[in-house]
Amino acid sequence: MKAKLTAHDVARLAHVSQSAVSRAFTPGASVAPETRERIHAAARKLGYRPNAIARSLITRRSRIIGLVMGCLENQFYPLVIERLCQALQQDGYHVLLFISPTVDADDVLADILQYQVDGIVMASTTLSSALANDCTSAGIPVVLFNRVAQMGAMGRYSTSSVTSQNHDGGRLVGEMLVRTGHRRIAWLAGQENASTSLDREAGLCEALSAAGLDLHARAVGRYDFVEARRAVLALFGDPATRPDALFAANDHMAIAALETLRGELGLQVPHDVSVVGFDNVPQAAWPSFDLTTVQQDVDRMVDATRTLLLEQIGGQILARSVAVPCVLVERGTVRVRESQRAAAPRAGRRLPRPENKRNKTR
Amino acid sequence: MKAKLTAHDVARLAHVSQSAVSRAFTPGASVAPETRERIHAAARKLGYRPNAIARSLITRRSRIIGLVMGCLENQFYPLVIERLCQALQQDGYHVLLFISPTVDADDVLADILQYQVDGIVMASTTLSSALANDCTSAGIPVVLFNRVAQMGAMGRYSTSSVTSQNHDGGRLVGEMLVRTGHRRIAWLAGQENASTSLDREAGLCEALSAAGLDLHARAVGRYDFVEARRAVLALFGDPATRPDALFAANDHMAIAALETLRGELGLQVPHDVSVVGFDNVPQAAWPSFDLTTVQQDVDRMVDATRTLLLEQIGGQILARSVAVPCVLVERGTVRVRESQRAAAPRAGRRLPRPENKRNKTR
DNA sequence: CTGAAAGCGCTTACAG
DNA sequence: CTGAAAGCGCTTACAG
Repeated sequence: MKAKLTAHDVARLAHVSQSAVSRAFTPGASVAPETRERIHAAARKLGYRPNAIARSLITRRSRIIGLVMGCLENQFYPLVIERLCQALQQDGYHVLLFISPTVDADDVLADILQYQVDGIVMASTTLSSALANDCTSAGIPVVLFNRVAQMGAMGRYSTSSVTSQNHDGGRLVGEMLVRTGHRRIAWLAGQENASTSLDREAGLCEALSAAGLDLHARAVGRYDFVEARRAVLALFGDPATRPDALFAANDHMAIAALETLRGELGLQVPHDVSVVGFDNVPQAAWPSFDLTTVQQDVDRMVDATRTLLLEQIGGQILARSVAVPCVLVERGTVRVRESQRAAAPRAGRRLPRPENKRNKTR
Repeated sequence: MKAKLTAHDVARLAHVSQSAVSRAFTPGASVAPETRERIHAAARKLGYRPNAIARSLITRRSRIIGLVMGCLENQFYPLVIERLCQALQQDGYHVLLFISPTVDADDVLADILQYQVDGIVMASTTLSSALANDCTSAGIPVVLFNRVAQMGAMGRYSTSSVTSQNHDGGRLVGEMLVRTGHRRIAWLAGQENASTSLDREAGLCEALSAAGLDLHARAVGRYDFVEARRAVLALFGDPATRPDALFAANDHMAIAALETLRGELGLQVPHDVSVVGFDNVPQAAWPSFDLTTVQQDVDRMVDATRTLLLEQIGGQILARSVAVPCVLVERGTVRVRESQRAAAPRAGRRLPRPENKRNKTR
């Protein structure tokens, strides 16, 4: 349990000043190559490593990014953590991880701020406009990951965000479901106030409108497995009004839906009902699910986050929102409904004909 | 972008010295209650929060724990991160997360050490005995989570660890498989040198021996989904030697096995073959898998880790290994093989009779 | 290229 | 209970 080594110890051994030791460990500092080498040799011999805490104090850069996360049950987030950590590690940053039990992460944030983080990324959580302003005025960039700032009391306040083009993603799914002959399309929402859920739903509805359709049904699963199950049971309780397609706001809920439809309601997917998710988590590709979904490009999202963070660290904080394109991944949970096309139209239902295409009913 | 607030700013406003401000934010420090209140009021007014970095420098306690993780694809680890983070947050610690691309985390560790972490937990990764010694001599407790120290050149070196009672878990499964009439039991190993895999296998073999059985077959999946699939294809390639039960070293591989057996080999689980995993990840309970498995008690493991860490921070580093009990969770992937019991014994295979019970053949 | 010195924002004996 | 002062381990102008 030897006393902590400092630059002075190394200086003594290498017969230089403590300043020289510091320079030897500062890239780009002015030191003679041979001096640097001698110092490194001495450091190696002693097992010395510069104290990042002391360095942070004086440089006012901790090279730490605070990452605030909600629950990790949804497989999408472990993926995000992994990629984001690795990307930031490569830039010489490190990640201080906070798990926020609630969606509102204000209390947790106060904690982070004490650690003089250089930036904050919030995934699946939001912060109050008050705290967001505190960060901005403290010069700490905040980027919301997979979520867009909520409306505050003073309108949509300015926090950077990185998302997919959720509206497009929703529309893509809507168009595909219409094209494959679905007519009773249900939406399984995430959190009611989450921009991801809202935007995807809006995209879906736009596609339906374009085809002269309305949303057939709607339920809320709050991005939770158990809630999603409950919502599905409600949605499919009455055989008479049963949807022919279910679009869930994320894969986590889509998988819950698959389990419920097959395991509890005895329905066949996609024979009786098509199911689509959003995210493309690893499980979506498993044979048991083989889930048609929209892929969020995690790598590009992480990259955008990195860029946003780095360009604002030490610079001016300008809120920017980046929306990354997403693509439809067609797998086995959607079936072309030929029968629907051939079937006689029921009363009150109009088949989509070319002349109806732009006949928005809502 | 106002200049950083310091204790001096608060001191000025509250008409006290900077030392007093420091004391007002130090629990247990000697300050008059009304002084403390005045200082807090001033701090609140200015939006001041003590700088944790500066505090760390002088107290030599960062209240940061380094958490080193391998890949997060296995659902068990997100669970661990979540629980561990929350537990440590409650103790006033924070988690600096490192994702180690390789199983050997030496390079990553050097980084952590610069941040003066108060302790390190390594999950699904190990460190060299050299680095372990560095940590010990630097007074930084290290605990291996879900892994036990490997043999080093100098024998089993001393690093604390928290695991389940893996040997017992393996034995429990072995006994259950024997009891339910399985005779051709295959083992799907994780990483060959991982103590988890080794211990679980040893427990399994002990139970088999006690019943006069040998391991029927064995393959290595390296705790990886794709590798596990490959291993299962090899194990079940020849119908003549097909196992009647497969015990995978973790759920992640057990699920890969289920997918492969059903999706690619057209086998019915548990009709044709029983499958058992280890961990009890959330997916194991999903109807699609309904996997019989051994539950690792994450809460108790996290708690033991916390305790180990806290008792050694600032104290003497005494390597301790904690093994938490685990329980068998019986679900739907194991079937009682009545037919086997009634069947005529094949040449070379001896039925387990009472008189053979202790007849260990290996 | 190198060293002496100031200082980052705190905590903590030490006096009073 | 309170303040002045030293110091945690570094970085970085400033001279030389």
